[in-house]
Amino acid sequence: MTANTSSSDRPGRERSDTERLIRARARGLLVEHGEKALTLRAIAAELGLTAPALYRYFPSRAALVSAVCADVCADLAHNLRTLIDRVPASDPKARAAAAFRGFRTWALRHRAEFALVFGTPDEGGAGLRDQFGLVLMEVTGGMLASGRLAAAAPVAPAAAGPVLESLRDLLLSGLAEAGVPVERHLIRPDAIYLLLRCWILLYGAVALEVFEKLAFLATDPEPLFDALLAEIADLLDHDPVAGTDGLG
Amino acid sequence: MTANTSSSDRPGRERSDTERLIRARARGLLVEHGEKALTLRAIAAELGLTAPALYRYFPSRAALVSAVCADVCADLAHNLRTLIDRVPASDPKARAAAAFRGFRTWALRHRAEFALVFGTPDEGGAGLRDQFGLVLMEVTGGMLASGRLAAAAPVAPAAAGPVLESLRDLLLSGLAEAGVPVERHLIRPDAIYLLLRCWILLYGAVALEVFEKLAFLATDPEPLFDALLAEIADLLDHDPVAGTDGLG
DNA sequence: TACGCTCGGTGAACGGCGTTCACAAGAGGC
DNA sequence: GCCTCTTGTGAACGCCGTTCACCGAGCGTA
Repeated sequence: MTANTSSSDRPGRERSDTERLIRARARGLLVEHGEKALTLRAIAAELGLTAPALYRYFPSRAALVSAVCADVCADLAHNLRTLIDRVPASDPKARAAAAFRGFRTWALRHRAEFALVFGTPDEGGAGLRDQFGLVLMEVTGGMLASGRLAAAAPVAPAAAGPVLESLRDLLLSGLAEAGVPVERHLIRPDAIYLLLRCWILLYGAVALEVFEKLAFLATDPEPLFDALLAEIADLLDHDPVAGTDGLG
Repeated sequence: MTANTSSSDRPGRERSDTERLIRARARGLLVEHGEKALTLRAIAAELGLTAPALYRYFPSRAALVSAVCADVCADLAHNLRTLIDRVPASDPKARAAAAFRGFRTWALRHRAEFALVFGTPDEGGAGLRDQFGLVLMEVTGGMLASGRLAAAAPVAPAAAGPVLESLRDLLLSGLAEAGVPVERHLIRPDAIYLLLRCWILLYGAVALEVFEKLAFLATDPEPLFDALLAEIADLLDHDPVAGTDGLG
């Protein structure tokens, strides 16, 4: 076929490069001037192009935004992973705390990106490997695998069994993809539930803060966040429970 | 001074009526066709008007949307309050459970409204009495006052003191406004922390579900929510602690 | 009664948005 | 040298929020 990349042998070079460039410039615009500045004309101008040219790479603005979301998400996951790796694997509790605190810090420093990724239903049709799932899997999965996080769920969640099984399968396949195969039984549903619950609490606190829904408190919510973190750390402090009550 | 309402004696009649009508129709549009259908022209057409007429009532679209948010919020609070009042005041644990479950049900049935109110920073400048604060105060405050919720915080949050003090003052003044004066010492910081924490967890779970960020689980997240609720109920089940460790 | 003021509403217009479309270069393959 | 496919363009469409000049109706007052 034509210039480069495209069909058969060479798996896409210059084309995917400009596509990446588009996403990068779009993200820069998002960071610098907020979501409303994320217009096709502005993005195109950033690259010396005109708006219709972008349609050669993305079928719609929503798809482009969705791709940017994926980039942001990957970046966040990478960010958290390096934060975790900076803490010795022998201290999984400290690792979890680093991840959780890092999540808040990142969110407060990247409000526009956070709002775009975590504050709206995705319209671009990225589908399964979506945002929270990605971050959760990459970070939590790595944590579970490397640290073998000792965790006792405060409540044995018998009813939530299928959800946890599903999440375990996702984590296992994700870890396998990343070249870190883990024995199935090493990831206990209790631990999965505990971490998922921690992430939900964390997300709630951070989202409320970023969306300024805690402004009515009229005080710095950081101490509140610290208290939550301390509580989580306390939960993660327990020794692993031997029994596998109800979930295999 | 023209037709009706306006300045001195009669405190606004027909004018505020049409303003209310605008908000109501706007909300209907939001519910039926989503946020992107919330355009000035569409809202005006709904009332047999043209777009510029709306500027006689709201200085901008953002202000109108903000007003709609306030309406939604008030409606949610009222909704939850009736749910609570349906449960006997002698069982505050069941009341809390009803409120929490009702919040999720409402959010899933009013996704567009939820996303608008809880998924974006408010741009209309409503300011202090904003969304989460309103709902939290109206429902939690009423619960604390009527049920005298017995609660033991799992961690005594010494560091979060000022936040809780601030929230307590807000609750007290809110209750006083509502004609339910409560003795200050009846609302213990422990209980406030516990309830705030429950709301944060709840918000996290519901927001993630509404924003479809749990879709990667590929299973119904309701059991997970139930597990969280059971855990919360367990926390609320403890008897009140006598000590007032570190917080007034 | 007639003036004048203000309020609530209009139509036209502006710039900007996402999106579509016909069309023009340019790069290989034959 | 063509033929084709890719990548980009400019013009246009319809819709958006917003502004502006204008206009009739209703009222207080002279």
